[in-house]
Amino acid sequence: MTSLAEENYLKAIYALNLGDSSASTNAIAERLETKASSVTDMLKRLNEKKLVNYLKYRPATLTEKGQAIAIDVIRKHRLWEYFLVEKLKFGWDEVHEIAEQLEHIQSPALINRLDEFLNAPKFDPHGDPIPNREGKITERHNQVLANLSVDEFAFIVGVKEHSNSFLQYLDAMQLVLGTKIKLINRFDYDQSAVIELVDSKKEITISNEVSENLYIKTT
Amino acid sequence: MTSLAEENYLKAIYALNLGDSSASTNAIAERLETKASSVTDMLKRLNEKKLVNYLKYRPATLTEKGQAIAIDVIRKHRLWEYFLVEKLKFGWDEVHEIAEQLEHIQSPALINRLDEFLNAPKFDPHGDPIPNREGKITERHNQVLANLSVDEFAFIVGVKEHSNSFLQYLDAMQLVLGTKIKLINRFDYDQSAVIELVDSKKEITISNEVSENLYIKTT
DNA sequence: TAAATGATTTAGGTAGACCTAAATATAATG
DNA sequence: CATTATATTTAGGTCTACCTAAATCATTTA
Ligand SMILES: [Mn+2]
Ligand SMILES: [Mn+2]
Ligand SMILES: [Mn+2]
Ligand SMILES: [Mn+2]
Repeated sequence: MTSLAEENYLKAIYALNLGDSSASTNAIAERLETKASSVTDMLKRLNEKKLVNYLKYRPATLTEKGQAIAIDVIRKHRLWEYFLVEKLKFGWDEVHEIAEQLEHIQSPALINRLDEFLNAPKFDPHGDPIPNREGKITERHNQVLANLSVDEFAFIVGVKEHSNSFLQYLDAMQLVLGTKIKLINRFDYDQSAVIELVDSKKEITISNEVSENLYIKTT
Repeated sequence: MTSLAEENYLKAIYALNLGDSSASTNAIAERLETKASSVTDMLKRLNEKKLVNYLKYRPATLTEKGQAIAIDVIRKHRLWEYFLVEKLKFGWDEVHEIAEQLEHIQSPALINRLDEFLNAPKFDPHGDPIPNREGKITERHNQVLANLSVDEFAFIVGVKEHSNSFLQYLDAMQLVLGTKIKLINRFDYDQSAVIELVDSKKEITISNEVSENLYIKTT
């Protein structure tokens, strides 16, 4: 019913709107690494299929149907990522590309059984919430480590950046999901921060960029 | 590198040649439920890519490269089927369509890890051999139940027919893989046979068509 | 071996999903 | 408000993978 390409467009529009950006032709093109003219093409077709609301020169939005499909694809993506990490022992930096393919497999039965097999996980390996069977997502608007005050404790619960290099950096620093940390100090100069890994009692220094890209939950 | 459509053509040619039929344009078209003219089109392109050997008006054969891809796709298909049945608890009559999609996911790492996760199974849920990492298949040329003699014992090890209706019939009759049977009698009239399910000591009567489509291994 | 039949290819299209270059609309700026 | 600059669309292609109808080849069959 909906092609792989169409699903990727719906996902892109969904993601842009979530991030409070408007799904302009150019923004979509950049996300999908394609050209603006191709996007215009596709928006017309998706509008025809009543999956997006599109008027010339205006940013696109998803219809109910379009959004339901986008969320379903995201559900599949995140469930597969969870499977790859938990069952097949992939690293969290290795699963996104594979999930980009698996998310387009069409079989509701497959996804429901996979969900059961995995015990209906709530979060994917990057801390992103997995939509449930009915398409409900509880989008956490977590704080970011940059907002934590000195001497406060927190758990690392997710990443804002998803690049492999960031994930690999976090692995190297032992800043994995679930880690309990305490903010020891933050330097005025460049906002770099000294944090303690509570369990291992190790202290490490991280840049502001890192602090901005780690989601935390205060204790 | 190779598209979903290309992979399906390679698989079709491989299967035809295995079954000692020649991969003629029409035979391929029938298997793939497409038109002969479309097949000609594709054969030209696959020939260009050196995946098949093709000369006008002649049946196609696979090159080494083409065969390697075909076998890899079959490996993926059968591993996924095994996963679906063993881990996700699908019935053997429910997995083929889903595996038709999953077999095209491109990621050698994924398949190797899946294989490990499943403990490198040798046979899929229908008794078909799973090619190993190096692309080696030990094609069993099993006997079929129709060749069993009266009073002989055997195990059911595979199905020749893969249709859902046949698989569902076998489920209903409790003729699942691994079942030990004894041939009690075969009627001259229509070759229908009376067999005993050794473990449950039940006797059932099956048609010649069924006998021709069940692979067995004599004890 | 000529005609008929069936298999295969060619010719000419379509739809999806891209692309570049050119035209046009919108937004920003002096 | 007129002029740039930027965003977006249109025009015109390409490539893949299909299709129908017509032409051609190959194999039977008379
Ligand atoms: Mn991902
Ligand atoms: Mn993720
Ligand atoms: Mn199958
Ligand atoms: Mn099978």
